[in-house]
Amino acid sequence: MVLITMAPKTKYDTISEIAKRRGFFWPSFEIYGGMSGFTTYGDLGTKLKRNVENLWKEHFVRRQGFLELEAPVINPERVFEASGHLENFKEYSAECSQCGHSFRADHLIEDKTGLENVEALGGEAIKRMMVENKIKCPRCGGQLNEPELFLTMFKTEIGATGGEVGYLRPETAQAMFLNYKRGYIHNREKLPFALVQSSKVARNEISPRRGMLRLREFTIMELELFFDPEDPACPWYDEVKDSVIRLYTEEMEAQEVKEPKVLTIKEAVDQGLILTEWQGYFMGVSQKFITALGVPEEKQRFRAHLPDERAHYSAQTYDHEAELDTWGWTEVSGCAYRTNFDLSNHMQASGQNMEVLREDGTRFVPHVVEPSYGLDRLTYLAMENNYERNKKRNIFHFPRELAPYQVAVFPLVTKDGIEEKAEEVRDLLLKKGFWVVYDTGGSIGRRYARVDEIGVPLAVAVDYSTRDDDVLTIRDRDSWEQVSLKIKDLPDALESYYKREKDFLNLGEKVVRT
RNA sequence: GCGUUCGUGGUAUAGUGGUAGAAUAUUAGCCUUCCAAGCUAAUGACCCGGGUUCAAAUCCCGGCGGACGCACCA
Repeated sequence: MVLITMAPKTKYDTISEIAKRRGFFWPSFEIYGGMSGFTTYGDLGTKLKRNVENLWKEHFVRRQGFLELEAPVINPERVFEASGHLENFKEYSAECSQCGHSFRADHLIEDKTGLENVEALGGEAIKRMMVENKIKCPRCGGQLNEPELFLTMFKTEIGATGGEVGYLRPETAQAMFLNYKRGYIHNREKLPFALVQSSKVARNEISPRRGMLRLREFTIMELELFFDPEDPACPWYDEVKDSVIRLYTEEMEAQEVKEPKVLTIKEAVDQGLILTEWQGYFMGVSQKFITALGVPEEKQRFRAHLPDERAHYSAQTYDHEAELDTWGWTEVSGCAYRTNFDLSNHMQASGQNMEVLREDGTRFVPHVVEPSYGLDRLTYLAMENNYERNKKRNIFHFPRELAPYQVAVFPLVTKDGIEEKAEEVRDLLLKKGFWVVYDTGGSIGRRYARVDEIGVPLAVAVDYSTRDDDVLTIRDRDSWEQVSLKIKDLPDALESYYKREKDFLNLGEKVVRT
């Protein structure tokens, strides 16, 4: 008997089917066979992603008065020499000639010899030590091929002929460090302040996987907060210090503790589990932000990086993780304490002074705390967490800030002057600046279903009483309730709804259909 | 990158060594006073390259892409 096992359909399969069909996102370069690690956003995805970005800026930029920045994707080699990326963004991989498994050459040498940080010795030393120590495949004992270098930054040339070597940036943070002095001046030479950038980066991943979760080109939202280590207080700390978080510390990670510590941010900072108040602040804001995307708190946690997992610049990093239906706990953000590593390196490499003068006359290089978000996976996270299959239809219950379109306008029927009236309503809303879907095709029920599937929160129906008395109805995506109001009151009603000054049932008179 | 597996209209699929069938969606018309109703018609597909064969979407090889496992994810 042959047992045929079909891979079960995952939530990711469902979401990506809708995404392709309705135009949220799909694989890039499809007509030429595709290329993994790249994704293309359609109309709905572009708008959704933009709204996620704006919501992030509401949480992390606007209220604090932090400064935005937009810098080049292509950077000259010197930047990454100074940042340590050229040294750290590569690895030597040795493949077994018998079983085909590949291993990190430097780790094999470390295991055999007990040496540490073999990677830093360079490629030639690694190749030599592989031979000298007669290192075999740890899996099958077979002969290992000579280690190959993988540089996971994209390399290019600046200038037409024999130009300078350039790299596509793998993070945006370096731009904040390069432009730190200008930011400092623009902030009227006061600390603390932050430089924020939301834009594209590229990493030449060896094998990108999992749809939107690991891309070769993606949008990153990063914030570099500069502060005086002797004056480490965060002025907004009180807003988050009592927030309860689920925490896995470095020690718990090392001991593989299963259950998280559940405690307030203040407790975690006071106990030294989180090194700085600023990290605590950003972790608290982070939890509010991810919750605002529609992810419940019990599906969020913070997990410390172990030293060997940590980036070369980091003294402490907490990942903010969210639980996905298909892939389990997934990093959505990293909050790293970068100390003065980057500014010091750039100061040394460029010869530019990055120091700040204290009132008492002492000088210091500011320390940095960096929360960093992958916007593409947040966009997917928002889709997965707001998706529902109900009454044989797909619904995205996007929070109103995220919805790609804000309101749909439907004529109940396309005769008796109803359609003309509906066009008037549509034009009014467009004039007032709303993102409007207008649809006349099929039954009204089908049109409700169509906009449910793209997460439009409100739908306006124009019927005979609209034609005769200017009274229309708004239907709520989530409850299917309806309220009625006059056309002239519609723009203000929608505006207060989208500012969260009013909830749906306060927009008009509740309609009861018998 | 290695291993397993898969690749048919926009989407999700059926199927056979003799170029494909239904669904859904879309478009047009009819109908229609609130949750994917109905009727009529139309549009639309075998991932790419090579091989075997009288004949390949089907078999074989390679590539590309996806999923899963290993490795990797600074």
